[in-house]
Amino acid sequence: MNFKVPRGTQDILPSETWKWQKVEKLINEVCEMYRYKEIRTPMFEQTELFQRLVGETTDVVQKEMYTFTDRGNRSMTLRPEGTAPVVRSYVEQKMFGYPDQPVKLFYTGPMFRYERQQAGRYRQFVQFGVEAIGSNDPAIDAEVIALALDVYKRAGLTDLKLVINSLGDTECRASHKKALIAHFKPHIEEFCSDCKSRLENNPLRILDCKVDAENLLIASAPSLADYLNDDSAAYFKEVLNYLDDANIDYEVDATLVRGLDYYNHTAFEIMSTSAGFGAITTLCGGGRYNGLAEDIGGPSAPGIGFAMSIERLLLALEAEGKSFDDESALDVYVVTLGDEAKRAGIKLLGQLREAGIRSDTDYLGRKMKAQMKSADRLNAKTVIVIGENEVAENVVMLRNMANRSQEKVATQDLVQKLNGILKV
RNA sequence: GCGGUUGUGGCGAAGUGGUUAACGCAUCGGAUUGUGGUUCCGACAUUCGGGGGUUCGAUUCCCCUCAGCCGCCCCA
Repeated sequence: MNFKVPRGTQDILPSETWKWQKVEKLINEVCEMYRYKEIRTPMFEQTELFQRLVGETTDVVQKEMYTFTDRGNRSMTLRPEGTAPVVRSYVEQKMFGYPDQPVKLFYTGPMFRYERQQAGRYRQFVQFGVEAIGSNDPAIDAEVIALALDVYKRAGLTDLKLVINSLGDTECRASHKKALIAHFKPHIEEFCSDCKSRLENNPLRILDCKVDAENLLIASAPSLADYLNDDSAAYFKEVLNYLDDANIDYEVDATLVRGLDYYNHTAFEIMSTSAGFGAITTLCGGGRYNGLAEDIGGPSAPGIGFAMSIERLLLALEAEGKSFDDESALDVYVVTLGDEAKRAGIKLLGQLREAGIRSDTDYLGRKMKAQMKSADRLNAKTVIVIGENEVAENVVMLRNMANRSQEKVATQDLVQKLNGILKV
């Protein structure tokens, strides 16, 4: 019986993990610069949390959740997204009482959605996201967007597009929804089955339907923009002004509708415009979710955030033909000849590591030539050769792999000598 | 959930109804004794995702199944 990784999951191997570490480091640095602090919430939550906050009619809840019953007969779900758990924690831990407001949080970790795999889509994937809760200032919308773009830019991406829209508040969404239903209802037979069921519970998403994208009724549908009340329109304008001030390019797209129910006002996506990226180009999605905390019994705290997939960030880098510098290298490879030398070599290896020198040796009992080959392949900067002669004289042969020169060094001087060479 | 496509050694990849399944890379060993990246020589799949069927005979034909990849819906 052969075991394989579960469908839609992947092993991230050493040849790739170093890139992940780079991204994670970058994320930590950028968040520190914007004063967002890391929060770590459980990987699963009560199923109801997602049903209530993400929304019963969303694809995520209807067909993508990994839900299971635990031994206490409770329904639990592997988190499909990060905002609901963070808001749950915000309310449960009473963060609204923290002296520093708004509360600015970020997270990085695996999310789970039961989907068929394809390019850039996984059942387990890693999201980095931020949430700023407790402020209704359009400037913080712009800050959150700037942070996301900052991460991409520092990672080296250039082929990016920011798409933004306003979904308005509850009032305008309700009147717009009414108008949409009135608009589509007489002709709903022309639409796909998904859209038929969307008509009553979430007509907004008909606008986003790819199947019916060519239908003229979509183009002529009442635009959300026309239903924004004065407050919402003014808020959106302010957000755009702040983006302008920050020299951030954007494209207002009145059809941009996020897939989760909790969004209102600002909604945005960052997409890759790089050719050959595959069908899925959204790198990052986010928006404002005023009222979400209130929905689960907290105070009425406004919030905004985004989530981006690390997998897609790395895919985008690849699509743009860019990559990080791999700085991993071995300082010393210890080559030994014979049993006595091996014992001395292992002992020396311990001393080198204690001194903070990255070092390794052969554990396959191979011949010298093969050991040298390993050293070469591992990109070792230097090689230390220990044979009978060296053991007898209490010295080692220190070889510089770059210029192929070598010299005898007394064992007790080795660390100091190496430190001198390796600093260069 | 639906559609397309693929499945041969560690990786890439050819191949045919018939006794020994190309080749390339990688790996390992060797080319006189303790020294790398080049070169040369040698080794390395009782086996062609799994199961069943047709056949004297199947990796090649048929059926089922599993898995990967890609696309649709939707998203990160």
